[in-house]
Amino acid sequence: MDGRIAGKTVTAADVAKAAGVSRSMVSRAFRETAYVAADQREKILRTAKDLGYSPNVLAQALISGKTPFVGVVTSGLANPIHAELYGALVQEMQARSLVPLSFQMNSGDGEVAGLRTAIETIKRFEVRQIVLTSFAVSDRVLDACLDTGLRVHLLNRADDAGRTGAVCADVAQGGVLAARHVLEQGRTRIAILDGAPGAWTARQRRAGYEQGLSNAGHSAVAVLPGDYSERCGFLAAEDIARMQPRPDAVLCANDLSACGMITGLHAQGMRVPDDIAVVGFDDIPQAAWSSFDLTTVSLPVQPMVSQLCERVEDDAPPEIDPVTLLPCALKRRGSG
Amino acid sequence: MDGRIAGKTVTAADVAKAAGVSRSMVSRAFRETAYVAADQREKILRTAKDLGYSPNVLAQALISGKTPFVGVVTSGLANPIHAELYGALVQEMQARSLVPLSFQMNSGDGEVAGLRTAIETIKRFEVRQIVLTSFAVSDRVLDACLDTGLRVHLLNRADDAGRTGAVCADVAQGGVLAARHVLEQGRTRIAILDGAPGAWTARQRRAGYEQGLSNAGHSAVAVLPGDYSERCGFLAAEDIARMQPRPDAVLCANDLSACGMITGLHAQGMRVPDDIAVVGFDDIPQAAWSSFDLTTVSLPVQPMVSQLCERVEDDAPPEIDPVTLLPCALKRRGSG
DNA sequence: CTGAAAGCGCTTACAG
DNA sequence: CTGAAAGCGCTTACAG
Repeated sequence: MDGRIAGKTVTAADVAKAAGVSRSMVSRAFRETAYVAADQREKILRTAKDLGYSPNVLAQALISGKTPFVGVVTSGLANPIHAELYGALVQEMQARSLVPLSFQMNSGDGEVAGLRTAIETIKRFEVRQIVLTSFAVSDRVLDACLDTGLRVHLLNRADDAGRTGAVCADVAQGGVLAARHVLEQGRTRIAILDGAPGAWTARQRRAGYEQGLSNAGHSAVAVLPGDYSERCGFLAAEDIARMQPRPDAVLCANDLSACGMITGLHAQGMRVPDDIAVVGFDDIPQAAWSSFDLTTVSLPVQPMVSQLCERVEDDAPPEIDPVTLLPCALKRRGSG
Repeated sequence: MDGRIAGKTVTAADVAKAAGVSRSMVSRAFRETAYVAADQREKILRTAKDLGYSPNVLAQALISGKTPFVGVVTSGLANPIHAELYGALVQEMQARSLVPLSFQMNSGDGEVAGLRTAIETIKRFEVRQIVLTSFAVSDRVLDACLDTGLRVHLLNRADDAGRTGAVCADVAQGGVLAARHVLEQGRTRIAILDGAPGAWTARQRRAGYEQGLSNAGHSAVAVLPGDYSERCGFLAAEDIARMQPRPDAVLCANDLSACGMITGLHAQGMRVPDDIAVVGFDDIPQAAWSSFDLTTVSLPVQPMVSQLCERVEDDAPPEIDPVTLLPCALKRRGSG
């Protein structure tokens, strides 16, 4: 029952002997499609179970040339949305018998060195596909992954140069939703707090906000620079408070900065949502905290990860993977 | 340079041919300890590099019986401290050429089923060690891991029955620090907000708080039930506000519940820290947010993960792994 | 110090 | 439908 016979791992040969068949038969019994007499298969599978046998994946991969491994490189798990996406991805892979080889690429000093060893490792494991998630994985990392010649998938971001496939939340569409929402509340002086410079998601979100505004003949009274951090939101609130006339709504690039914005606005003596509406993006757990009660745009996390795994599992992938955009939804809470 | 020759992977045989030596020599050149003439090794390594060769880990593992794989099972990455610990662990392993096989065990419906497939997978990869992290991984999961007969390490929690080794933050000591801190501020009516029922960390933290109080001849005016969530802290604040006389300090089981506590206290019209001090535990990123500015106890994350990896790498492990406790530190901020 | 040979555990044409 | 045989890419005694 425990996969061992006298201290050593039980192999297909052990099962074969016990079941009175050849090793080939054991191998076939485990492949659904292989021709094996039904009763034989049953007997083999049963004795395999009794002996606690399961095929050695390493040997399997070596001989068949197929690996279950998928490289997953992420960064900044400290950002709740990254953690959520990553966790959902790992869980989905697990359910599909895909095996994630995880790499944390926290940008900064060690990034390049870490990247080298990561790619080295990936190569040595015969990995054939890599998924990059989180906007914080730098373009340098993307370039390096593309250079490997492996199939690279992007999750929740796309490549501006269109060099590789991606499955993303349609954040531009989500931005339109948010903008329309504050407009419907009768807000008229709407500011935007931008996300991390250079990030695809940041550009798209901002574009969505602006589109939503212009659809109704409006435009932003200001676009404040930001970087997706709580801190930048807190600081930007001072700018908001100084503006004349004051904005009556702020569309923030993400929830983290929206949380900071709310705190900062309170510090400036402004009331949310009475004086000003605040909308975030991502729907992280903190958005639901009573201190923020943040209206936000949620990402289709589950659809994204299953769509991505779908691609990874596809045996006949297209020459070049497309960029798929999945719809976001508005999550109304108390902040606006 | 790209690890492929005419579309296929380059093997040791290719390098051997190119360098004019036998395959054995190529293999030896990559093992530091093996006898190889210095100039030979250099030549081999150089041509390997030119050809983009690196040993196939799968084959290596198969023949040598050593796997670089370490099972890592975690749960609830939505809890920032879990995400941090997990990220640090993965990063540390990466640096040490250990390969984490990650499993997300979100408790609930699928836990048992997920557990089965996880263990099945682990077995099939010839994994020999498992590290369990996060208090939220249930005892049922621990039992199942122990049943495999593999070496199981606990990170940031211990087993009450002492069945397996662990490396943890000394949260009891951290609790003492926190209690002493509020006492030094002259606080006298100190309440405790408890953590998740049954969790080792929760028990230890509470014990530390109580110890710290009793060291100075004090004791808690109340121990409120909690579950480590932001919500429970928010709710507990109502109880605090109703108490007569009101407590002037609350020692919370973790930062999440401390954040909720602060929000709840404000909602009750109490001022922090003027009316009441609030102390958390974990030092998650949110603790530093200006809305909370939470005084807390930080975990020795880096020492913990490197100590753990040390154990994993140890070729001559003790019969039974010890429980190592690493010291926590008080992080003073504005909440008390 | 170096090469030929055996073997890790498995899959997959190849003949029956 | 089934077995014998070759081979995936590597390491490691075993003889030189």
